[in-house]
Amino acid sequence: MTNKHLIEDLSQRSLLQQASAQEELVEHLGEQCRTVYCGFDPTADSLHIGSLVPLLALKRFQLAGHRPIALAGGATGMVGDPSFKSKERKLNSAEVTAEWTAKIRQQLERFIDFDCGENSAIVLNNLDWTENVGILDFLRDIGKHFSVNAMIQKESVKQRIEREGEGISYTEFSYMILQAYDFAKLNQMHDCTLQIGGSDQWGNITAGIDLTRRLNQQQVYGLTLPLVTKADGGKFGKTEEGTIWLDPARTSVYAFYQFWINTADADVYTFLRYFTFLSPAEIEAIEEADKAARGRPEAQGILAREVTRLVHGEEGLAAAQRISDALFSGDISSLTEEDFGQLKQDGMPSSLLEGETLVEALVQTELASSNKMAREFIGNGAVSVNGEKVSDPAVCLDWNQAFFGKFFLLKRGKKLFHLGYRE
RNA sequence: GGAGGGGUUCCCGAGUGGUCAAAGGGAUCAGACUGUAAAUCUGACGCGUAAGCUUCGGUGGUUCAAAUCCACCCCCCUCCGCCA
Repeated sequence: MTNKHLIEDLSQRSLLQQASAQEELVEHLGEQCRTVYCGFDPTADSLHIGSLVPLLALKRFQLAGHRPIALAGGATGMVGDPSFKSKERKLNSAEVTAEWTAKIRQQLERFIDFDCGENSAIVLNNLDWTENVGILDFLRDIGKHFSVNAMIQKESVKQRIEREGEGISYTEFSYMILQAYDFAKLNQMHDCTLQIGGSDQWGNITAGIDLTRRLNQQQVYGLTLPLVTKADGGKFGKTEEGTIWLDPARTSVYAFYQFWINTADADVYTFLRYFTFLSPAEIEAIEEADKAARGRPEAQGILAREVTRLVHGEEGLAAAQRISDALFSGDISSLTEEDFGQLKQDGMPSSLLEGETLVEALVQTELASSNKMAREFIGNGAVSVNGEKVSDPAVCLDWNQAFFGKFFLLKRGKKLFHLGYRE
């Protein structure tokens, strides 16, 4: 029932960064339904697209017949993972962490199947088995198994230990132990035998493997996925507007869809492998076809559709496409009054206009950062109102010209739109 | 504790009394080209329609005039000593 080619598939997708005892692991996974876990710490009230790789990996394991456990880090989130972080981070209050954990948990639940027989998913919160552990028990029963000598050798904390002027608190240094304890505990309670995570988690994962062996006399495994990077060296998952979140309240479905549409050619096939369930063969076919066409590639559109559907569902995708089509086809005049209302609903950036002039409107909608910039954009021919290019910086907005008397579609540059309206 | 180096506009980094809103590079943004690409070229890149205003770690001071000089303070780095 389990798919023996899972690891091979991951490898073809370049999703295998590190694995412990890989051959043994392949055999282990091939034998029967195994339980695999991945943790997500509540560092915000939403996951962002960086978490998508491990999250989808859990799903890949489920599709291959294994049982996924998505772990919300209600406990680990209280402490803060120092792995490869250059600075000590400030702690959030227990209330905030609890609130965020609940939200993360809800998001996790949408990605995996809870009703598919023996490999139905489980979502857990590690606070459940850590909050009542006494400090003395913890030090004696768990701490005893850790060698500080080994802990400080881990690459993930090395720079914090060696770097002058920084340093690491005992709190963050203990993170590894806490995460290791999760693994051992999940092994005990749910027969979990594999932990996956981003490659920055390798140190924590191996710590868990060691602890489980010592505590439970069980051999368990670890596997890491690559951290997503862009070919041009830029940070993945950020735009000038900030992080791309999974929560549509933080990143609209439209902005989400556009993020993927704008993927560079140099990255798009890699991202198809990372972020979709299209088979490597299909992706290769897309790449071949794009190459042969020598025009606009299909890949970005496919990527955007697949990922948007995964994260925001069929409806979210439809909304994102509706907005994108209206804006980029240039055929705005065909939109009805309801359509405009819908654009707002669907996450089209919009705001109530109060000023008189176009310059004021641009600043108010944040399409321009200052009057000066607004004037420059207008002068450059970078601004259009309701599809008409405007080049006179002095123009006022005439509401008689507005769509349905209340909507102005403002555009700055080639792909930045904003809906200005009045009540 | 001693000796030295340094903190400049988003980042790197020049600038040591006026010609400095501050070289150069990167990032970013706009225009052309295009595929809502890439590369390239052009332009912008503190705020202000402008006169002008506010910036060069902080606070005071010298001066007609300071990022540039002086005093004190804060922070970072390197080396030596101390702890051993």
